[in-house]
This record gives sequence, C-alpha cells and structure tokens, in this order.
Amino acid sequence: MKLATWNVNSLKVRLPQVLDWLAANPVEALCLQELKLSNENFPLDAFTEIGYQAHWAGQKTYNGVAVISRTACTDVQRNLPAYEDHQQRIIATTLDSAIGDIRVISAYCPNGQSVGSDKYEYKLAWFKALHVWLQDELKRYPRLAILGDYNVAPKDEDVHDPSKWVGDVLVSEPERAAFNALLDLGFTDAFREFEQDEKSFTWWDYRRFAFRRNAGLRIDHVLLSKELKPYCAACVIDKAPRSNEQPSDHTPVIATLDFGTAPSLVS
DNA sequence: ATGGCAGAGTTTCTCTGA
Repeated sequence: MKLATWNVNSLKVRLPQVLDWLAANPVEALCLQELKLSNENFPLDAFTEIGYQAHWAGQKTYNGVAVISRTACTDVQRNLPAYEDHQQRIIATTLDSAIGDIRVISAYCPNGQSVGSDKYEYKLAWFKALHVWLQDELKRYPRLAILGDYNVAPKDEDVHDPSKWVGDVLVSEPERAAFNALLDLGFTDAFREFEQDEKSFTWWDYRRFAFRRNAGLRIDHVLLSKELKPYCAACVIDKAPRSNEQPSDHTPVIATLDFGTAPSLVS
C-alpha cells in the first residue's frame, strides 16, 4: 500500500490538482495539510465521487489537515490531546491492512516565522506536545506512520544552500533537536532509508524562480515506527505537481509499504 | 537590508507562510 502527504496551500484552489493526482496515483491514503478552509466547506463529494473517503480538521483561513483514504478509517482523532491549540494541525485515523491496523497521522507542524519570535516558541512547545502524545500513541498503535509538513529541514543536505540558512527558522538547532527527538522515539525518516538524488526537496519558494533553480528545502516527511519500517519498500518525492499551473509550493512525498516482504529487518 | 509570490479575509491593504 502507498501512503502519501501533500501540503496543498489551499484545498479550494488545489482541489482539481489533488483529484488529478489521485487518479494518476491511486494511493491508499493521502494526508493533506494547509486546507485553509472551514469544516463546512470541505469538498467531501469530490472525493467520494472518485472512490475515496475523507476525514478532516478544518479551520477558516489557516492550517487544516485531512486524511483521504481508499477504505474506511476508524478512531478518528483531531488535534493533540493535553495541548490547548486553536490551530487545526493534527488528524489521526486508523486504517486496516494485511498486517492489521495502521495508525496514519496527518501533521502540519508550525512554521515558526523567525527564530526567537512568539511563533517560534509556539513551534517548539508544539513539538514537545507532539512528542509526548506520540510516545503514548505508539503504545496503542505500534504500527504508526506520521506524514506531513514538519517545517524542519533535518540536515544540511536537505537545504539547497546551507550557508544561506545557518541558524534560520526551519533549520535552527532547537528545531532540528525537536525533530530528532521524534526519531529517538523509534521513528525513521523513510526517505533517507533509500538512495536518493542529491538536492532532493519538497518545497520551493514561489519567488525568484526557486523551483526552476531547485532552490528548495526538504521539510515534508514520512516517519515510520519501528514496527512499520521493515515493510517500507520505497519512499519518493513526486516533483511533477510543482510544475502545474497555479501550483502549491510543496509537492507530494509517497511511501510504499510492501506487506509481502518478510520483516527480516526487525531487530 | 529588503523584497521578491501566493492565498485568504479584514479586500485595493494586512497577515501568514517558509
């Protein structure tokens, strides 16, 4: 089965592109971020018409996340428990699979705006709350995949020109430490489990022809728990939608889980 | 040092994103 994530930067504007993408890429589940629409404006019919189900946590103007899935989801949960947050950044659902339940989480981590700002402090606090929740969630759902826009480029190799970004928001040491703390829970950055092209990115600024220059960042990630990692057969970035007319500034990341593969890598 | 693009709402400007 394939799981994907895409920050669409307005589902209203990007809906035709998302439908086209699903037709060409019939993944089991697609996690969306930055819906930028309220719950009542979610285009459910457009997804059901092409054979998908949807669960979402919307919000007027900003944020908003969803899981679009081929089959029914259960145990839907919105937002981080034990963390008061008016911003809709998390939706968790459970999917059935050949090896049993898989917990799939769509996450839109805060941007942070600039190092030292109030939004930066919120970002770090939010990551701490995410860490606490995932620790708990892993006990209930050992087969856990968390996909989304983390707004963190984990290493310098994930930055087009690291010298220009030193200490900046998205690459600062505390943000990378917050990301690494998630890995310390046993998660794996699926993309880095496979050989990849140098300068592989998931986001490119709309300005200054950044996509054409490949001046991007890798900030959208698929994290797989220890129990899921052995089944991961591939993880790729699909750059094609970034070339669309009126594109999102992010592009999808897709992980393939192959349950026919014996989990020989379990240690 | 700054703005540059894009989307949404408070709309002909402001806020946010990354």
